[in-house]
Amino acid sequence: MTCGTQYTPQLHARGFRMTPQRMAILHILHHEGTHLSPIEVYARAKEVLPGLTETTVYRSLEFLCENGLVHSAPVRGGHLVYEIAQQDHHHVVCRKCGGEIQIEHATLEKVYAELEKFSGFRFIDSHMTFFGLCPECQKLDSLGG
Amino acid sequence: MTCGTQYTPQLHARGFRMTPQRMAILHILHHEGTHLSPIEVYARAKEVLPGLTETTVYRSLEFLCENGLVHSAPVRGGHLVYEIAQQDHHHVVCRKCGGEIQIEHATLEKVYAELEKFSGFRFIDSHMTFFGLCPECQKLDSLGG
DNA sequence: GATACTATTGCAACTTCTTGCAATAAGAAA
DNA sequence: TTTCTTATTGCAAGAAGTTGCAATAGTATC
Repeated sequence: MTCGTQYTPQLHARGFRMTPQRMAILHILHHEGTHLSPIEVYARAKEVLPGLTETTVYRSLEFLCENGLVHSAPVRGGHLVYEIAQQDHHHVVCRKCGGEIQIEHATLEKVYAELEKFSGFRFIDSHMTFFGLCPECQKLDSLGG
Repeated sequence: MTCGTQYTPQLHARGFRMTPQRMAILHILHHEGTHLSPIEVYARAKEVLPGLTETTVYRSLEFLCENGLVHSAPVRGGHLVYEIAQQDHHHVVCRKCGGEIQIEHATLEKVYAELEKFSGFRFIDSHMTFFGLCPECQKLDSLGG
């Protein structure tokens, strides 16, 4: 339960504190590899820190997100899931079966450049979730109707 | 309160029904121009249909969305807002001030083509919300820190 | 190591969103 | 216009997510 420690300097550098709650959440996301819902994070973190509340989990996830240690992504239905911050990437999720693949940001770099040029906005999120129909479900669609 | 009527054929064509509840919701979104949260839709629709429940609003919005009469978009925090379906477009929202602009889908068509080619997915949503920093807030950032 | 400052947590109450099921009503057919 | 089918709604209970505030506990300083 020490892998959260590596994130401490990033928080201290901004004047924030590392706490057992944040450590536990980071630890869980770090080892999970994929994204988890706040409820899932809560369930797992509570095993380590029985006193932990949902409030704290929600607030911590948002906090860690704002500080770049964690990424959030919307899933179908408009809820957020969280994963440990990694190299920029995007998700493409199947509207039908929920299957999911990752797309490296480099693939869409040009698009983003264009978007920034066109809009005047900058630092546009390089961690998006797109919804579509996966190859498998396309087949089923053309068969079944 | 008849502007919802124009949407009736689209539902009938798919074997669904037009109801006062759906009519009211479509009417509200049609005249609003921008997107509304489910709660906002509920508040306004309830004035017209006092018996209306939140359940129905949530379900209707999702239903209208699935049938293409309405578009949903995630806002910061991962909640969904809804607007009447228009020509495909995207939103770019400022992470800081909440300011928002629209981008025509045509602008990003190439990106999408690439995304489909790369992923094998198709019919990828042509109504996305990107988050970034608007020109105004970029200025403030470089001044204030 | 003790003290002080204040970021952070937990509590409690609340709002928003979801689900199953019985009752209702839209629209097709007679 | 009446009857019938079943899509749709409202109810009720519950899950998920939010907010304000007092108590707690990191950490910088002495």
